[in-house]
Parts: sequence; C-alpha cells; structure tokens
Amino acid sequence: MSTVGKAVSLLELFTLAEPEIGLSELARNAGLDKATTRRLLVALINGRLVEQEPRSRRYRLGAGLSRLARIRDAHFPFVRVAAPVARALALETGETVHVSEFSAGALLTVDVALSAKANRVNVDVGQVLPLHGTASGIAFLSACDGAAADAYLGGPLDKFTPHTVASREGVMEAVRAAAAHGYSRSAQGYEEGVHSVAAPIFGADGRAIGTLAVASPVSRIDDAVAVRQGEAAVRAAREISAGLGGEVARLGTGSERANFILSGN
Amino acid sequence: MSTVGKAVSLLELFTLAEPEIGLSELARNAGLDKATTRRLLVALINGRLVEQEPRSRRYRLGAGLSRLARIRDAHFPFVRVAAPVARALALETGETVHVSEFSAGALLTVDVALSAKANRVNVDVGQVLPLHGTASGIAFLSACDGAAADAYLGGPLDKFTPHTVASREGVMEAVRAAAAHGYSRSAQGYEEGVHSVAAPIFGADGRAIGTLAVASPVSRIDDAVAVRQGEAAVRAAREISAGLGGEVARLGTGSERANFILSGN
DNA sequence: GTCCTAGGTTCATTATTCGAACCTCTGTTT
DNA sequence: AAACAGAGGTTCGAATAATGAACCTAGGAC
Repeated sequence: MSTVGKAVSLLELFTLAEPEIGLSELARNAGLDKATTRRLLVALINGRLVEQEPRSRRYRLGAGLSRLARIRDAHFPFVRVAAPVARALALETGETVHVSEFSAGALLTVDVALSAKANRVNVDVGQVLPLHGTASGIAFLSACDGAAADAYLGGPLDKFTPHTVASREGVMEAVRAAAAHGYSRSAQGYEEGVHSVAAPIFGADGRAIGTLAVASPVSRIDDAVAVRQGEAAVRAAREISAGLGGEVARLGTGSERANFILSGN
Repeated sequence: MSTVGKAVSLLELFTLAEPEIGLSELARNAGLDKATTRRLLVALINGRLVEQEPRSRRYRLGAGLSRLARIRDAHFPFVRVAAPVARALALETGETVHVSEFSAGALLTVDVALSAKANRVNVDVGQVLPLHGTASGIAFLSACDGAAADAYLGGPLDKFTPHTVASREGVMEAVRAAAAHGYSRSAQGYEEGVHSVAAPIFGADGRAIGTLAVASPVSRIDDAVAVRQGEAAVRAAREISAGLGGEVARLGTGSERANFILSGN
C-alpha cells in the first residue's frame, strides 16, 4: 500500500462514534507502526487535514477538511442540494432518509435526515455502503455505467445477514427489477430488521452518481407502503438530479435500460 | 517534503476559481513530475479524496471530503454554529462577514456571508489568511496561546500592501490594542481598499480557535462605523463561542490578557 | 502530413519510509 | 516508594517505496 493510502486510511479511522483518537490506538487500528503513524499524522497536521488537541494530545479531523469540502461543494453541490430534499422526504414519509454519493466502488453516506419516530432506523453520516445488499447499492447499479457495474459484480459479494442476496444472478435480478420500477427495494439485506427503498440520483451525463434511500423498521412496511415510499424516493431523487443539472428524461424506460446495462459478457 | 505532504499539496491546488484540473497542470503547479503526480492522484482517488471526471479526464475534489467534513462537523460544529451568526451579522452591518478557523499557523476561511451591496468586499471560502496583516490574524493573536503567538512573530512577516504592518513591534502594538478593545481593526493591510474589524472566537479552554471578521470598502468606513462594527463582531463572536461551549467570561479584561500574552521572552 | 500538448506508463536509480528498540511521562498497583 | 503498565514520542540502520527521464498514444491546430 502506498504511503498516501496509509495516510488516508488513518483519516478513515475517525468516525462519529470516535472522533478523537490517541496515537497508540490509531497505530493499532490502522495496523501500522507507532513511528510510522506519527510521521503520517505530522504530515496530515501540516496539511491541516488532522489536528491535535493540545491538552489530551489526541488527534481529530482538521479544519482543512471543512475548507476543502466547501470548495468541492461550491463546484459540485451534492450535499447542499440533497439535504433539504431529504429533510422534506423524511417529514413526508415519517422515516429516516439518507443520501449517498458514489466514489471508488462504494456509496458514501453524505447526508441523513432522521425520522421523528422513536422506533426508527439510525444511519450515520460517513457510513460506507456496498453496492449489493443495500437498496441504495441496487438502485445505483440499475442506473450507473454498465462497465462499472459488471466490474463490481465480478468481484466477491459478501453476505452481511442471512437475507443478503450475494449471488451475481440474484443481484442482477434485483437490479433489473429496480431499473423497471425506477427504485429498488431491499429487506434486511444489510442489517436485520431494516427495510429500504432507494432511487438513483443522476448526473449531467444521465448516469447515476448517487442514491437517495428511505429506511424503515420492517414492522412498519407492507407492499403498499413500500410502493408509496419508492415512488416518493424517485420523485425526491429526480428533484435532486434536476438541482444538479442531471438529466433524467433521456433515459427511456427502465427495463430498456436494464437490458442495456446487463447485456454485456 | 514527505510523500503525504505532496499529496496534500495537490489537494490544495483545487480552488473555487479552478475546481477541476488536468494532470499536466497539476504536475506543473505542484512542481512535481507527471508520473509522481499521477501516482499520488491514484492514491487519493482510492481514498476518495479526489475524483476523476471520466469524460474530460480532469480531476476534482472527491466525495470522501464531504464525508470527513461531516464527521468533523458533528464533533466540532464550527461551521454549523458560525454560519447563521455570520449571516445575521452580514444583514445587520450590510457588509461581508467571514469566519476563519486556526490551523497549522494560519487562518482558514471556512464560511463567508456576503454583503448585499453592489460595492462589497468579496472573500472566498478556502482563502488562507496570515496572522499578521489581517484584522482576523491580529484578533486571533490577541487571544491565542502566548507561545504560539511568539513562535509566529519569530518568523518572517511578509508585506502584502504598502500599508501592511510587518514589524514585530508594530504587530504587537496592534495585538495589544485588539486585546484591550476585544476586537482588532485593520485598514488595507492585506488588500488595498479593504477595511476589516475582527473578534476572536473562543474554544472551551478560553483560548482563541478562530475569528469572525467584518470586511468593508474603506470608502464606507469612519471611526464611528468601525467601532459599531467592532462591537457587533464581538457580540457575534461571543455567540459562536457560546454555541461551541467556549468560555468567554473567565478571560478578565483585555489589557490584562494582552500583557500576559506578550510578556514572554 | 507535422507539430504541439494532453493523459498515461515503464523501470533502473535513488531517496524515503519503515520499525525494533528506546526514552519520558503519568497514573495505578503492590 | 518502588515497580509496573501503557501512553506519547524519537532514533537510525535496513528495507522498501518513490522518483523521473524516456516513452507511448491520442486528439487538435495548421
């Protein structure tokens, strides 16, 4: 692994649950030597991607990240456009809504609007979702570049729960269904007790760049509710796509597209 | 320079003005070889800190930055707390307000609320401000850790305009005045025609972690206006400090503190 | 066609990274 | 108070990863 890769892996150790970490723990969790970890941290601190709390000497994510994220957001306002739509949809459906952006083979959760209910699904900003096993992933696969989808399906597909669809054929079937309906549906494929529907968010070239998902406790879901949520998710995702300059119209019907995508090899 | 430092320097080439850059230009601007640049970019892409636009093959900041910034923000909600206060102050004063956070020896502009006027000061999110020569920098020095201030003043002090106060004594004088008033004032020290007042934002330990500044065209400023802006900036900065759990009360009077800070060596 | 510049890759050379062992400090146990 | 444990941090010879000149291909411009 490259030195830069190691440095980035240090950044990824900081989570909502553990936003400040000491040197030894960082080294342990990253599988690196303490001296190496320290050298990388110093480089990251100089780049302002990490800060060190002077009192506790623990490390945390740095202000440079806020700065870079703002620069990115000004150019490519994914979160800014998606957040209000997600809030509105969470209010409308009464369920947790989360928005993910595709990057390097996975979906990154970049915004979450929690349900107001006590019994709700909790999703954390920062969570990384696989492309199979989640409604978001299937929705993404149903509308992304075909070659990328094939490449992903060629790799190993982990099983996260007993319900995870982990076969290439099963995933393709789900993708076809998602392409036909415009939204995907997944029950307990990634976490027990969670039901999700998701719709793709489109970029300017008509391909998916992310997803919007509605996640509910399975106990509240029947087919009628799922269909209503799915259609609402599609509407919300379209609104975000439009806000980003994404084109949706030119896609044609879902099933055409599904056949196109999954025809290769 | 470390490999990681080089990778970070690549990130810093992306700005509001130029958010997508090609390989050759990145290499040129970073002063690196094309092969090296490419290798670093691949590592950054794998870490999702950079993305490559498939059509143009140009590079831009990646979704991982949004994700990491959100994790940081949840733990340390500087921007989230400061942004609405800055907007309110921009409305109240009719001038551009910008909020900066200290990191690695400089102030990073992390939020800007522009004046509604046609003739206004424009500040970009992402701009890096020195600690001398700007009202923000002086305000920060007046309330930060004394050792850090001394270390900074020990280094070279660039002159940005003919008006820049670039002598150690001059800066210390300005810092003392800022500590006495609670806010700093600077006319054309960083950019011609720009007048600023700034107040420090405090962290939980009573030391400055950032600043809030009001920037106006010099033509609109006289002493009375500057004082009004300064007092408003102090109020706004206090509000942000309080929102962050920062303590302000225990500081004592400004001049006591100034003497304390600048007494060393 | 020829020239220019772009993105991207190769591989012998070279400089940087690595990590076991070490130091220091703080808080806890005996 | 002595011994211990685990924290943060540093050192320096050995090992590995980074480097960059030269190269390839592709797309304009003329």
